Amino acid sequence: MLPDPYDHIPSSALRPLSGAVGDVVFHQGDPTHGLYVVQTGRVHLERVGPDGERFIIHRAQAGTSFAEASVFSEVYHCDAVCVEAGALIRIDKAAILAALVDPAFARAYGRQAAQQIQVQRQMLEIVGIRRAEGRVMAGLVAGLLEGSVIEFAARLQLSHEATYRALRELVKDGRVMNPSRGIYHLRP
Amino acid sequence: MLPDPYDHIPSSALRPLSGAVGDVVFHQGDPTHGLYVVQTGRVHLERVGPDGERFIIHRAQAGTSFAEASVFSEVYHCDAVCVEAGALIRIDKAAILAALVDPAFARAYGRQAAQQIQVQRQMLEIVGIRRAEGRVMAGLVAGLLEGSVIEFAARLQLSHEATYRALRELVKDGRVMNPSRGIYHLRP
DNA sequence: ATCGCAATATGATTTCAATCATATGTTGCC
DNA sequence: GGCAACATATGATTGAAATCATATTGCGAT
Repeated sequence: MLPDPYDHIPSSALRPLSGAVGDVVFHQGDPTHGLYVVQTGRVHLERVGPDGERFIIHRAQAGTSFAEASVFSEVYHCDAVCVEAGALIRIDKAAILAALVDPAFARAYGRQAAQQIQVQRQMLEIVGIRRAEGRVMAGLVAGLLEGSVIEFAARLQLSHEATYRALRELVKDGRVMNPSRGIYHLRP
Repeated sequence: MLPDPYDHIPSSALRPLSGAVGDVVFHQGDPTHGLYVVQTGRVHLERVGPDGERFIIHRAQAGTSFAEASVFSEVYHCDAVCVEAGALIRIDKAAILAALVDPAFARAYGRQAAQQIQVQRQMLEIVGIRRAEGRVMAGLVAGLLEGSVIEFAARLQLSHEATYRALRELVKDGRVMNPSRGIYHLRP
């Protein structure tokens, strides 16, 4: 039901919520209740700039959590806005802090966090590669091409056209196999 | 001495190491000993592609840790190569797992990890902004301009020239103040 | 004081990805 | 079977950032 470390939190600490488009889950400065898990829909975390512009800090998708750091702070430091209607579950921050006393939970939490940090570092390195060809190759090596090329392109922060072209170049250079339309994988 | 959650690990679990340029701290597939803290110098984490190309997964700088996820796995999944000579400290993975039993350590670890995840998510959003002007503005809002504009540009994955030009545009539009040469800050 | 070096700054040119356009293949559905 | 919707492709054009070039400023060392 809940993703990895949170599946052992007692259900008494969980509060299901539903969000319509535009609903504000919390405001910057609000006292923290805890973190949230997106079950369906999408939520944007935003900061407001000096001229009132909204800067997106994070896009939380179904199956992921957000505002984890709020467990360790007194107030939320950004706004959370529902951009696609869906269902959320709020997890009480006290329950997380209590669960961290359990070594099994602490270990699960640590493992999940360390792995997420590693994946994010790698993503930062990959999107930092300027040339589409190098970025696509790095993405392939990282195993980011699961599902459609369009999803792959979005992960790489590239247009799907540029991604298709880079894939073709890599195939032409013999660095990537294209056994059938839409199927690409590394030479083994 | 050691950064945030690791400063309470008993020194018996610490092993100081020195690395020269080109030294391999560990190889992909090696059994894990634990994570590392960079005290001085720089270390690259790399994966080897099918044609032997090296893909950088992460650049670890002085004052930061790397290979945290190795605490929870049996083998390293990438190479660690010293690219600037310096001193490292290896922290025994058993010591981390043992320390997680201590609720105070688990909480410190969780706080640090949650905050790092949040910062990295924000960085991914910022470098995903295509227009230099928007990226620079988002970087300013995020408080990334500490130190030189050159460092700021590197954080944003922009050339320093593009960063200077974007800053000038923002100043021209009145969105950024430039009280003196090299000093930029948001309008309050 | 002045020499050298790095940061700041900006102009000119080039490069490359985004965008726009268009076509074909694929899949699911009635 | 045929249609709609979408993924896969690729060509043409545009736009914006990288790169190259060149000053200028500021600072520390001598």
